[in-house]
Amino acid sequence: MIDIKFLRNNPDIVKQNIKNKFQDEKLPLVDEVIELDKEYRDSKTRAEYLRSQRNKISKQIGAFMAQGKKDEAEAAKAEVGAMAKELEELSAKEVDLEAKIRKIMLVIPNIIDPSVPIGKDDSENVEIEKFGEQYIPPFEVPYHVDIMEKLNGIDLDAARKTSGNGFYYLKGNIARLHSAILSYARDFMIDRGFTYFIPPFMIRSSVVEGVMSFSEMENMMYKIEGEDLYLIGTSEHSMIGRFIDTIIDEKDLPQTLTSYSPCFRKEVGAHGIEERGVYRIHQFEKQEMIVVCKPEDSMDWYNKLWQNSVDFFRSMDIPVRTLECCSGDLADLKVKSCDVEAWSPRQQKYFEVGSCSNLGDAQARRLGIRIRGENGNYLAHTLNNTVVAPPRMLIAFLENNLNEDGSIRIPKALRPYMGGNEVIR
RNA sequence: GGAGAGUUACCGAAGUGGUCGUAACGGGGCUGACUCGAAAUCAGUUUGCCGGGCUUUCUCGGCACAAGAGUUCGAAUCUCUUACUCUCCGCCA
Repeated sequence: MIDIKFLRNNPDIVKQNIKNKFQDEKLPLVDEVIELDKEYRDSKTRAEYLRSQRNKISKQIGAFMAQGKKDEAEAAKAEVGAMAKELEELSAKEVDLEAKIRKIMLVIPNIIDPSVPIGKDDSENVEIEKFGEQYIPPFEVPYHVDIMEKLNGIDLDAARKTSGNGFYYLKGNIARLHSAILSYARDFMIDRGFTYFIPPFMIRSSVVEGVMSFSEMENMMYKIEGEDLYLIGTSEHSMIGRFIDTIIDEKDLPQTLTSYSPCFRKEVGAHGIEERGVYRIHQFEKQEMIVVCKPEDSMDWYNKLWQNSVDFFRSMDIPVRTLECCSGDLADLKVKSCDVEAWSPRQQKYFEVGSCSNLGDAQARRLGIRIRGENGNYLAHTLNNTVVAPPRMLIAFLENNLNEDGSIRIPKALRPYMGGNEVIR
């Protein structure tokens, strides 16, 4: 959500930005919202004038009543009554226009960073940098479910029976590995100065509406029947939700938080859950990072955040690359974003394991997240990034650490969380 | 889940239809005085959002007393809905 004052003063920049994102159908909205904004401010000015008159006269009525001047009081009441109808109409108009303006402002995309490559969709995303050799073992790498089954580590049949497609039972060492990775990720981020959080796993509709668009909500969120609660799709929802309508002291910034949560997603829409395995599922767990900082610091934090993910994967010998989202693939709220992708020796390509985003002040404007500064209050910048999200991440882990006999090497960093074992078989 | 009490500024808290919203009173913070310095004391100051004018700190107005709706010329105050907090009871890892 961008500042309407900015849009008012720079309609051409906003339009060019829409073109850069290949959303030309939204171009007319810019002039439309300028028109509505003008109308809104005009009727607001008039309504506020009427209110100030009413307040003044009402005070006089009080004074008349106190002095027992009944006739004067009645005359003043009639005066207010005369403007009541116009004020009522203007108030309704104000509310209506405000809602219309907000609705449009919510779909006008955030101004992207000049460094963002221009492109139509995800096929035009740009590789930034590779980290680690693209490892190809001298034997065939089985499908990840087969690797897990051979280690007696997964039961998808039972999960389909109890819960349906898109769920899993992890067992034995694979389940332990799953927990070990999350525990390691937690400590990894704590060591880098982040504060560990376990947030609510359900949030109210008012928070859901704040943190995502209606279509995202329809496609992602599970609703609890008979309650005003939704299962979170990522801990970012509850972590950013806690800052709604708050003012943070400048001295308390930056807020660098790392949160654990299970994530629940309907995965309705383009992809759906067709694939066998644990790549796209209704339930997974994730260690996340959230940063709330001053505007001038957000690009530095953006670079630190994706670097954290890269370092984390490299510490487990998994080759990764960073892939920058092009303008057309960038969500409307984001200024800049990149995916961290892990190397799959089986498919001999990279696949997404995390996503790092700088939302600028757009999320903060939408949610009222402000900073108390020496010269007044201003909007914060917000960022988020994945540390790790198993079980999808296990695909990369197992494929890259597989031995020919089907056993799995445990990288040094993870051994303390795996009972000291160097290998699982 | 049942019964009762509550939600006002940075904190505590007064206000129960008008001259009571920067909002009594107490505390905290900040500024200044006293002091070699500190403490104590004294004085001043301390909400946020929106719109207009002026555009460097300026100024006028509107809105906000948990959130939303209603009654009224006028609502912190009366009515309804929702959320949360506390006390007691019940249930529970």
